[in-house]
Amino acid sequence: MTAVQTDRSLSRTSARTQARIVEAVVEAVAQHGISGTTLANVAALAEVSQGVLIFHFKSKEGLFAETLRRLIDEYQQGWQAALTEPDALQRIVKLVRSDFAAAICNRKTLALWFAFWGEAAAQPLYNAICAESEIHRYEAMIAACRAFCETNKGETCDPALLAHSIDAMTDGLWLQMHISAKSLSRHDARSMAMAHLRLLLPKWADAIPQ
Amino acid sequence: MTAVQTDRSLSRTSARTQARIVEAVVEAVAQHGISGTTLANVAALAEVSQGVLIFHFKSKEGLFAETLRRLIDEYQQGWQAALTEPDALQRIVKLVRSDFAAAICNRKTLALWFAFWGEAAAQPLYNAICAESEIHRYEAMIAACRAFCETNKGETCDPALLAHSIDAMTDGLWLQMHISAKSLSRHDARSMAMAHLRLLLPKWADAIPQ
DNA sequence: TATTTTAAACTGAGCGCTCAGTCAAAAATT
DNA sequence: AATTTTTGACTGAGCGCTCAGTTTAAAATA
Repeated sequence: MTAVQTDRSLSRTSARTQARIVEAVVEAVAQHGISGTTLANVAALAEVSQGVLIFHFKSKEGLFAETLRRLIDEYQQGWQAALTEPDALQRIVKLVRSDFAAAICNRKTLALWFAFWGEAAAQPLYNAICAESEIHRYEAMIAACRAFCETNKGETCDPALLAHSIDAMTDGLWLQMHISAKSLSRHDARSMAMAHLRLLLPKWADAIPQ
Repeated sequence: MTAVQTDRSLSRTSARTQARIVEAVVEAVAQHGISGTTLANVAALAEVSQGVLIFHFKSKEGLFAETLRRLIDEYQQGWQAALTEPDALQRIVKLVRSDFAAAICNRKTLALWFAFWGEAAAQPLYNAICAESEIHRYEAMIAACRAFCETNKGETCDPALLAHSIDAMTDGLWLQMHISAKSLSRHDARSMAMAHLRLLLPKWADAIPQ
């Protein structure tokens, strides 16, 4: 039996099959929603038998949890790349822009995020996984904001308020991209996020890209 | 057979039962999520038999659709009260504040919104119902913004951008209230929405309440 | 007003079906 | 040869929904 967790002894074929299955879950959720996603349609999309899903992930819940973990991992890899930026303001800019990267900010991925958020209120497991990732991301943002505020002592600058406002705007743009009839493109959304940053930090507006 | 639609000839007992059933759906979704909500647990919460659910709403999907329609109706009644305000800026303020009213902005109701949004990507019916309500609301907001921009011709003022930015911030605050570990209260969220408005309209900051 | 008639509202057992998960055997990999 | 991986038929639980029948309430009649 192969463990679901990051297991170093995972063979190459097994890893590939698991990746294919998780990809099938993403597709299934995009097509049918979480409540319409069954082992049968995931197996069909992955072109494997139902048995193999349970063999690799133990249960349907385990399969969903692993899918959520990989979704979060991919998201984290995106924003953590921004942390190498030495300048605090540019680090904030990069953190925000990472939320609108093509790999993160597309129809299928957003559908997955909102599917899990929709269930998270009732499913403590999903809630816990989401909450942990959210904390990490928020701490990175507030650290950047704190560093930024320190670089201009003259100004009144509340890092927590700044971070909250930035994150709220990003989340709101995600929601609009997800549900909006007037389909908001990720480029437009990113522009609005940047415009919001310029409003928050008018003195540094010139240093914030379009 | 009693029709589901707003039927003037709906008897008092029937109306009361239907309301009780819809209330049970809200509770069931909050407790188990959409995918965990069954006719059996809704019937148990409403203290009626399963048969009566189908009698009144035809199908499980019909029951969910009616619940969504009532959710939207209640939301609309909230924000449409703001339209009586003659002053454009104060109308914008009231529209925003209506999103943070206790009846709209509470754990159970937010959970319901996000449950439907999570499924909407895959369920054309929910998507259509949500989209229609969203259009109405957006048009009210952009009309208010347009009226506001006209009252101060000297300034550069883009009503569409203004409306989008305001709605995005509200949506983002809703999302944070729903998923956030650091539970954001609706009063704090409302304060942030007002702060965002003051940023957008610095010249009129004094006219925007805390 | 008291009684009968009719329709609406509701019940709960149960049907057909799909679901998540099992298992013995086969195939592929090491 | 031993182990891992995959198959696919299978199971029992639980699902949405039906329906024959009962109760309640409203309308019609006397």
